[in-house]
Amino acid sequence: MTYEEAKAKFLQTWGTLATQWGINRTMAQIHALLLVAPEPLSAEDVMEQLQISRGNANMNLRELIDWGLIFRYLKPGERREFFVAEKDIWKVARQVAKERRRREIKPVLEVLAELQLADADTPEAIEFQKIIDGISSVAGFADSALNAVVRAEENWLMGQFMKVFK
Amino acid sequence: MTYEEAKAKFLQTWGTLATQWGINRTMAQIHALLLVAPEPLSAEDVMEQLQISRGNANMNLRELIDWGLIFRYLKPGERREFFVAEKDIWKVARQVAKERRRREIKPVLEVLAELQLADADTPEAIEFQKIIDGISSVAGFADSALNAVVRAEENWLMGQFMKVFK
DNA sequence: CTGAACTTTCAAAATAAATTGAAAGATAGT
DNA sequence: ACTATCTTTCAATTTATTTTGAAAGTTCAG
Repeated sequence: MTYEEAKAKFLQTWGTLATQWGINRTMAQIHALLLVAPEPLSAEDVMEQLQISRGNANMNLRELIDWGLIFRYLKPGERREFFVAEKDIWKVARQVAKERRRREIKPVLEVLAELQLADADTPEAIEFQKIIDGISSVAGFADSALNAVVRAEENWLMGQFMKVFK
Repeated sequence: MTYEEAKAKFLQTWGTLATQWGINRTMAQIHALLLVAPEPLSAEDVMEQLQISRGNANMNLRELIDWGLIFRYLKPGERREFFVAEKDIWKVARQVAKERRRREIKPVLEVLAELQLADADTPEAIEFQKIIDGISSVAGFADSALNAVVRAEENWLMGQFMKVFK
């Protein structure tokens, strides 16, 4: 496989996978493109290489910045802005863990806490409470685990996991 | 909050959350419904309670069975089939980990292995290889972690995590 | 201040995903 | 074998998401 073929396959595969995870295909492809780009790319570059419109490129670049996965980069003497991706994949993983925790786990925990206030006075209500309690403990666990990933140094994390999960 | 209100909110919230995770809203709602149902439900019950069509109910019930999250249940003397959800939420979590590993991580690892065969003879190709290597190590880590969850007993898992990730 | 270069917005269009419901397919009792 | 009951399929429809592109907005050099 040549480099060109491999790159094309990577962009394609990453985009497809993303959709399974509830992530927009184009956003994933832009991220992949910037990940493997040796130089910062302009919006124009991204539009051209992925054959997408200006609006689409702009929207998804902004979204990636929101996620903390790419950064604006100003070339001296250039008017337009360029973009670079965080290349340290462990940092990327930690950033994703951090954002998913903030955006997804936190709201779940809040709703679960509300639901635990319901009166448990009938058999159905008691059954319901048991399920909510169970979900709460799993969600709390997920929150701790993600938080650990967020806080971890790469080597520490790998080391701990290898110890426990060999 | 009454039990009815809490249940309605749970079904609604679960369905909404699911879409963020690339899971179909109705599938999540059916799962939630069966989770909190004290008795096995028929397809008819599900259609009625969630106000969905027969085809939709059938399709998503089958999908949930594929995921190993619910089971067919035959009432003695009854012609039609009923459905029950696995109520042990830690088992559910392990089952989800198992399926996501099989369906999502495995294929990623395969593609990455292919991409690592590409020649790294130009500066771009070398950059590309570094990124692919990084992704491979993170993916391998994710695979190990999920596998650990799959194999773990609830108490063991909690214990280990509390030790490491307090 | 003006205009060129670039970025952002957003309503409309295109695409993708989920849902319906009627028809076809099973299955079991008689 | 017939029929009533229940399940599955799938083409058509509906709904949700993504993408486009032209217009508006911004910024900066001159």
